[in-house]
Amino acid sequence: MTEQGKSFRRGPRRASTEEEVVEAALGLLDEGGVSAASIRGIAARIGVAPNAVYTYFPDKAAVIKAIVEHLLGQVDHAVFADPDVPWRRRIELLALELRESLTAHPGAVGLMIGGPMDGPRALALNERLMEVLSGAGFSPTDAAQASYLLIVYVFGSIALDVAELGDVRRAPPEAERIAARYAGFSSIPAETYPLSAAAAHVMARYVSTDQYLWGLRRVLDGLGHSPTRAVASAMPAPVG
Amino acid sequence: MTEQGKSFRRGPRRASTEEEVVEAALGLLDEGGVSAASIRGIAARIGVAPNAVYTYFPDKAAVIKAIVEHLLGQVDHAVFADPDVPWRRRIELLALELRESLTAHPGAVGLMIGGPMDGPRALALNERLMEVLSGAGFSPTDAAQASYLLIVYVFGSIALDVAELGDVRRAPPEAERIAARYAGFSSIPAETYPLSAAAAHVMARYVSTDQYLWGLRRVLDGLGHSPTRAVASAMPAPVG
DNA sequence: AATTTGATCTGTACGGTGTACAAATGGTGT
DNA sequence: ACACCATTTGTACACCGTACAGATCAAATT
Repeated sequence: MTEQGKSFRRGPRRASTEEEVVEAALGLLDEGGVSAASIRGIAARIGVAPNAVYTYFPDKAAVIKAIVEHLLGQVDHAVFADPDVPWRRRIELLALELRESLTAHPGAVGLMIGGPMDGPRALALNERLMEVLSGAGFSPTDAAQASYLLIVYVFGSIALDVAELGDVRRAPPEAERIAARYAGFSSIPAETYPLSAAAAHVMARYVSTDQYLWGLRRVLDGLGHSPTRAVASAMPAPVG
Repeated sequence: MTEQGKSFRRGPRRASTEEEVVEAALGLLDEGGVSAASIRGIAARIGVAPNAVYTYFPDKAAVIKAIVEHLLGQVDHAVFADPDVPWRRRIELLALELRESLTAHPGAVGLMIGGPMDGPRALALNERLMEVLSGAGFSPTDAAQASYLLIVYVFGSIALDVAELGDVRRAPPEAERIAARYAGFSSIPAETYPLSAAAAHVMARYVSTDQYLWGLRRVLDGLGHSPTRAVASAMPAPVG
């Protein structure tokens, strides 16, 4: 439109925007995997010369950080902050939404855990988690430790999940993946791995939403919710 | 050295071995980070032409898989299988050893979770975990699910830990890292992130061994150890 | 209005990557 | 002695991230 906002810049109008770069990268990531999300590919998609991308970001690492922030930014904190929902359920909802948002772009997950998640969106996530935990009676110290435990579980689960995909652009339906895993596990030699061979039908479901929620609930069980318990475990035992 | 064993191969003697390739890659990984562990770098280190590496591995992905297997292979299962040690402590010892083995090669951790961990060594790890859990009274189904939860926690923790390092070749001492993190967290705006700002001293210790063990113990708490409990949670609730 | 300034974009280029292909090399079985 | 073939090397291709110099063009200054 004719709006131009406040542009105090000099020189010719920009041919693109930071956001357009990020979205182009995300599109390439989805269509062609990590190898397709190159600076040159991004530039071609937004219609500029490869090195023009360096007008918007200093290097590729900065583009990746922006992608990560972009994805973390589209996590809906509203459903998560509703105080009418029990706190455990709120954490489950956040965990499910994170999993959905991130596994929608499998190629981006590797980038996410490839560098530090210290952007404002990651911090906001930590803050939201601590809000819920504080409201549930956790001490500030325990809320922080529990928050990190939850983050480790959620991102660890998602990372192992998409890692198992290899370089696939899009995750196949869950039932299909589980069936493929089960077929693969049928070749486990029962002599050397008897327990694993017997549990193949469970291991095939490691990548399922059910396993994800099961593990999350065990973590929440371990965290407890009584302030007494939280205080009692505030001081971790020294490593021996 | 004059031994030649049974060599039914034809052609000139191999200039190197698969193991030598893996160790060269690991050395480069430690000295120069992931970018240094290139096919050309490996070839130069073992003294052959770059494409000679393809005699030992079909492509770079296969080299990476071999590195991962090599690292998982040097985890000592003996201390972990000692039945005189309580099962929870045995799992703690395995978790600590895994953390030590893997963070000793920070560059390799990214490779590890970059692809599926379906090699025999990973399977052996799962089998050992299930042995311990079965001995603790877990049902086969619960032992498998619990095993995966523990794997997610351990590898998720380690992944987030080394991710925070960036491209550093070697992890600095723990106290140093925590101090650096604390200094970084001092810039958190208390108006927008009050809880995080107040908990900076705890968040700085996210990367500590204490936090690692604290989280592991909460996970173990959540898993419980009574067969009754295990059976009760064998069927995960449907996702809604 | 003319000119200066500086941000933006492009063309070119460098050193790096993984790896495909053909030719040379050198033990092994016949 | 010969043929076979696994192994190694030289060369080459397409791609990568990105540094550098010059052209372009709108805003700020005069």
